[in-house]
Amino acid sequence: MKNDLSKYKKTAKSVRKNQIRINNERRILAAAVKIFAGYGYQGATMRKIAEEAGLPKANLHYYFQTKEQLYRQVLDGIFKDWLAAANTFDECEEPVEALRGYIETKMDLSRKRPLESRIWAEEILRGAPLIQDQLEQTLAAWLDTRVKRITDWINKGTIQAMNPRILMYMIWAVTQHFADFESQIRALNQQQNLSDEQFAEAKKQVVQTILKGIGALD
Amino acid sequence: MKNDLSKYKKTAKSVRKNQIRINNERRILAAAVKIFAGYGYQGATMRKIAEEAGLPKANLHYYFQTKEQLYRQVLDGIFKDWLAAANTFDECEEPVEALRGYIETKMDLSRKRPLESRIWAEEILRGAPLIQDQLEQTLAAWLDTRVKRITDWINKGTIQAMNPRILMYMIWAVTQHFADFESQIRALNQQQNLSDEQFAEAKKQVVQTILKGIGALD
DNA sequence: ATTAATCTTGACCGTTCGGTCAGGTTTATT
DNA sequence: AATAAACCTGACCGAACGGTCAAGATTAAT
Repeated sequence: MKNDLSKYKKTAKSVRKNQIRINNERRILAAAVKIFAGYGYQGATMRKIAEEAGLPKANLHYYFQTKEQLYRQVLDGIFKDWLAAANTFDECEEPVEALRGYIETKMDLSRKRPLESRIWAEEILRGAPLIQDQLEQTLAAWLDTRVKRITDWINKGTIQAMNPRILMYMIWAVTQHFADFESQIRALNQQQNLSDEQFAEAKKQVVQTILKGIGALD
Repeated sequence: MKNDLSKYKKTAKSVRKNQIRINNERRILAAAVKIFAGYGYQGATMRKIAEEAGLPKANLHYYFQTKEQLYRQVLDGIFKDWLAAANTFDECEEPVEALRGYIETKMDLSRKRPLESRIWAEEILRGAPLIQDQLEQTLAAWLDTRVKRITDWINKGTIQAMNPRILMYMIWAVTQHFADFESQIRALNQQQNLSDEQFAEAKKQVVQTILKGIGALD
């Protein structure tokens, strides 16, 4: 019952009290993202995460009972970003606008939060043992919605006939590659991470290639 | 000195003797591929690999001194396949032919040997701690050669202007995605792996989108 | 037939892992 | 001021890890 949060709802003061908990949980989660991304789930240790967070190991177990529970919370946060990236896609009427916005958003996410992308990738790589349900339900439903929109465009003749799912897989693959395979790209770029200019060029070329590839441009 | 192979060169009979060694090393390497792909480097244990190979754990250490050494040999095998996949690329004169051949070969590799692709992906994900040198030297040189060929096509006007490196990154990303993210694709495909027909469709669409996307078709 | 090299393996070792817990400290409530 | 709730942490635990080793079994060389 140590971590039962219901007790905090009793008084107004308890809201402020919560700050200790909220603050520490944030520190631990931030450290966990770094360590899980750098070492993988198995390679990450509670000791390393504790060091990164600047807290004793036992303190981590006070806020997160187990390593797996901590990892699950990290994954949950990533999953929300994943889904939220589709906002532009949903808000735009035309395929060029919608797809360009989505691809660019996903590219920006890979640039700004590569660690989260790598954690996601590793989880999928291992067979998605902890998030299979979310994939089969939430993500599958999410994808269905977007597939229907693309199908509409195809039926209207705005873009050429194709399998919308495969298009989405291609977009995910390419955009996340710049985060997940960053170390490979760096090794092939004179041991330098892509500069802002190089990344902007990549973003542009990715958008151009995919949009043109599905007959939405030219 | 246990694993010094030089002694086998003395006689003709020793060649046959080698069969025990060759056979066992193959069994262990095959088991290692399965376990490393399924659990990652850290998650894989010598005990699991031994079970998969049907040998006592101590026997593994007789043929491969350490877990890391076994892992390195697995990676070496994958790296060779990686490079060999470019044969069609090199043998074809025209960009459509060359790129289609390369993309299809990489897609087939993802289909037939997804485990190897996942091991590679995890190694890159972790920052390529063991193969950084190979990436910076062998793979960088390999890429330079292909970049030059693509640049020639661009200069001749056969395909539109672009950054050839980013094109290669896109090809790698998309083709390997079908192996690395297999569990995600399965979850989005009614919990079924892509059928041969579905995969053939994906292969076709990937080729079509990329070739058209760079202005090599239509 | 004898010897030497190679192969095999159960038992064992030190280390590190995730996780626990008792008891102290700080913060909030009355 | 007193009490209770929440927070903190060094020390500890059993399990599992990679790796070792001595001693026996098998195979090859003479």
